[in-house]
Amino acid sequence: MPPPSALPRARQSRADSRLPQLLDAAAAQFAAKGYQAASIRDIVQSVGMLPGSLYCHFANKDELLAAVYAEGVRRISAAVGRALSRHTDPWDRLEAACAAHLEALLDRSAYALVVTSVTPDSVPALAATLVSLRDGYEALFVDLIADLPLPARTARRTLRLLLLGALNWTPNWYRPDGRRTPRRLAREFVQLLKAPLYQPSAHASSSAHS
Amino acid sequence: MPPPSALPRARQSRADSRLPQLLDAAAAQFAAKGYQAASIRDIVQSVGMLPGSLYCHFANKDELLAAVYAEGVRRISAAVGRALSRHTDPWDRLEAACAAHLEALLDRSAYALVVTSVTPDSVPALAATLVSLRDGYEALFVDLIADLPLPARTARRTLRLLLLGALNWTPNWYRPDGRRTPRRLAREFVQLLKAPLYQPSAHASSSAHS
Amino acid sequence: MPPPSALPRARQSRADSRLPQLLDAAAAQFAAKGYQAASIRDIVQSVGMLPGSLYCHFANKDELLAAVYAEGVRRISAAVGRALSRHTDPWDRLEAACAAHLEALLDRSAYALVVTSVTPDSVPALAATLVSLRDGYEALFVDLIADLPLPARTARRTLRLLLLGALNWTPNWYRPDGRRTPRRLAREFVQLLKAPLYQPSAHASSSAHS
Amino acid sequence: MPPPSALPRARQSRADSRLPQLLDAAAAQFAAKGYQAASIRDIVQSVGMLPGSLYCHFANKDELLAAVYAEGVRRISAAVGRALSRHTDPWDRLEAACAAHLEALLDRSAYALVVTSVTPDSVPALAATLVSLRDGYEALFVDLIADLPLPARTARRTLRLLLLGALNWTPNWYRPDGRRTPRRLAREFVQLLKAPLYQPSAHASSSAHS
DNA sequence: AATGAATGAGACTTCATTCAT
DNA sequence: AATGAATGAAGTCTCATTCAT
Repeated sequence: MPPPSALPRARQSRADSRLPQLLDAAAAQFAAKGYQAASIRDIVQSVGMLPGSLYCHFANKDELLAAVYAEGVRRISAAVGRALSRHTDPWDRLEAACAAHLEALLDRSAYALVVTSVTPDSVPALAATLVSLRDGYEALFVDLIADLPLPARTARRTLRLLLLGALNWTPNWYRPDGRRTPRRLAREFVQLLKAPLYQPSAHASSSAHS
Repeated sequence: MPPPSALPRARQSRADSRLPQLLDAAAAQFAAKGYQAASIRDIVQSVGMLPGSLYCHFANKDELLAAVYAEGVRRISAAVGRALSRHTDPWDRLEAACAAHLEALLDRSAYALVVTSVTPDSVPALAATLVSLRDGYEALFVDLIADLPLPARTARRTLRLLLLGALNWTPNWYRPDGRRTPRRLAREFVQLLKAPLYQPSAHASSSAHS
Repeated sequence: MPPPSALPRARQSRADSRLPQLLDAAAAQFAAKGYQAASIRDIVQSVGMLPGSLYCHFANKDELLAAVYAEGVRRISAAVGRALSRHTDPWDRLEAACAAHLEALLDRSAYALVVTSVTPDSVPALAATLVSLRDGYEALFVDLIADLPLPARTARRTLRLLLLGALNWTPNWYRPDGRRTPRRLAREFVQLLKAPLYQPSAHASSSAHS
Repeated sequence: MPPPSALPRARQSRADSRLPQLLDAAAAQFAAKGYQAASIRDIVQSVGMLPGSLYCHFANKDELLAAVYAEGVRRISAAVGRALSRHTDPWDRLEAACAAHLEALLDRSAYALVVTSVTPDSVPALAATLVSLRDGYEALFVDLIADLPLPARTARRTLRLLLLGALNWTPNWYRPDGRRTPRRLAREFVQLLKAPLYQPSAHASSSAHS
């Protein structure tokens, strides 16, 4: 049922700018080709605009990337935040965060992918901004790992870098596949860290291969 | 037999070919800016040549990348190979491989970095070639992990992807620092996988943080 | 009749029209950068408007220039007119005119500068208009020089072109400086010309500079 | 008689680049439209090149202007120098210099015109360079005027600025015309100044015009 | 092996201007 | 009177590449 009087018409007609589509298109192109190789022509064309029109919304290509990157961080943060709210056990929370992170990276729109695939160094003018955005997000994992009940002397920082590196690298090899979902991959990653791999007893090791 | 008095002209004219410098320069630029953003101008300029001269050595920019990439894989493979030859224990061998991998990535010239920082997808015409080069190298890790004495049912492929992902991601955050050497980082990574992180006993966990 | 209690809305809305500021800004930009290089963006921005809003006041950039130019001629004419009204001796009147001309050019707002710095040829569509505006003003000097008691056969037109050229060129080298005021400069220019031409008696002329 | 064997063929084919034509075309366009309004497209098109080809010869548009401006100064300096070498009397030398200056400005190619029509301020990045080039040329007039036998206390600097201003402004009004040649104009300008300043005897000066 | 002038395409960006609101 | 999104053309400049020398 439509609202009795379509009041926000005027406001909406201003609001329905193509800016969101523009961001989407930019995210897609940046993720697919990288920042440099994605041309403004290609980006705007996919939303039916002309190159010059981009500059109504962004001062230049760099700022467009900054906006996409920020949105990417926002989305992945939100997804991880939502996932965390459903768990209390520290290890479960870590696994849920990994799963949400991987889902954002592997399943969804291109925003999250931009965050991991665009190296800040490759855009000197933005490097500081992008690094700070990414650090803001990764602070979340600092907390998650701080909450883990780990053996004394565990190198928590290294653990975080190990885990995030593994997660962020997945787009380099992951191919969608019914069996190996992002969620299951996250479970496996965390499981490998949780469980002891080292087996002092020799025969156990040999039996593993047999 | 060459004339005794002859200056080593012929040999020298081979030796002082600027092709190696060209490759070095290309590696440096590709690693620093990415394939697209590194211009042929920049590359040749840093060895004192002119753009057209590049084409005496390579048919085009793609082939230049292919050569750098191949050399990168060759170097990192050789380094890892040398490191492996000094160990027999499976875990030691894995750690040595990781250390050599990280050293190549973080310490040395830019060749290895090109291998991890240039996404094959970003150069469609070369994608297959590059992927196959990288796979050839990573096969080494398949073997190393196959040799590990692991508990039954361990997801060895996932373990490999976890570890290589973590290693390959390091250039995104690593900053040279006397204390945290690549070698030590490799040790910590492997240690985190070897040892059990999960602690069934509740108090142990809480005491870790208290 | 407007309601007595009405705030002076109507009058104010006229008064606070930003048209005068717009003209000022345009004069400043045209004078500083030239007609072509001064962008509408820059002009409107300095009065807090948006580019589209300019077209509420002027049909296009050319008409904006025409308005500024006309105002420039009007101001300099008025200034010279005021100065003339204070003198009766022909040479004094010429010097006063030169002083007013130079003051408008060197001291004041940018309007007068637009008149001398924007070459009519650089705006073909307006060339005729601008030339005619400038000629209107320069006619004043035709009269001033016609009134001078000069030796027979003096090339009065050439004298005018010499003098106006020298005056109009001053912005190319003049730098504000306490000692060399526009007024003093006008005096010096006229003196250099007057000495020979002014002829109450022969020795006066030669002694004028000694 | 042609050389028996056209040896410098090879050398010439390198030397016959279109750089001179490029400079000529740039001078023409800059003089006709001003620096900003003259587009690179127009300039190169008039010598049958493509826009990108310009950058084989000049790093950017500014450097092209710098080259044209420098050549303009060189040409006008050379012309004035040649003219000076034919006279010894100070006033004759000044008049000859003015004639050569005006001829370069009004008759010939566009180079000289660029020097007077492109305001250094309009190209901030080049302002210092252009001003210094122009000052180098105008130093010539400093000397010429220093050599004039003038009444004591004559403001020689002002005299120079008056004269050069008048000369440089001529392109704003001069229209080629059989009777009023640049040479004759120079004579009239100098005459207007000379009469009073020139002083073999006091009555001669007053009688000169009668 | 190397040069340097030239190409042709395409890059990002700015411009004056329009128009529904 | 003013906005702001959009246009379409044009701007300068860079790119990988070619080729006669």
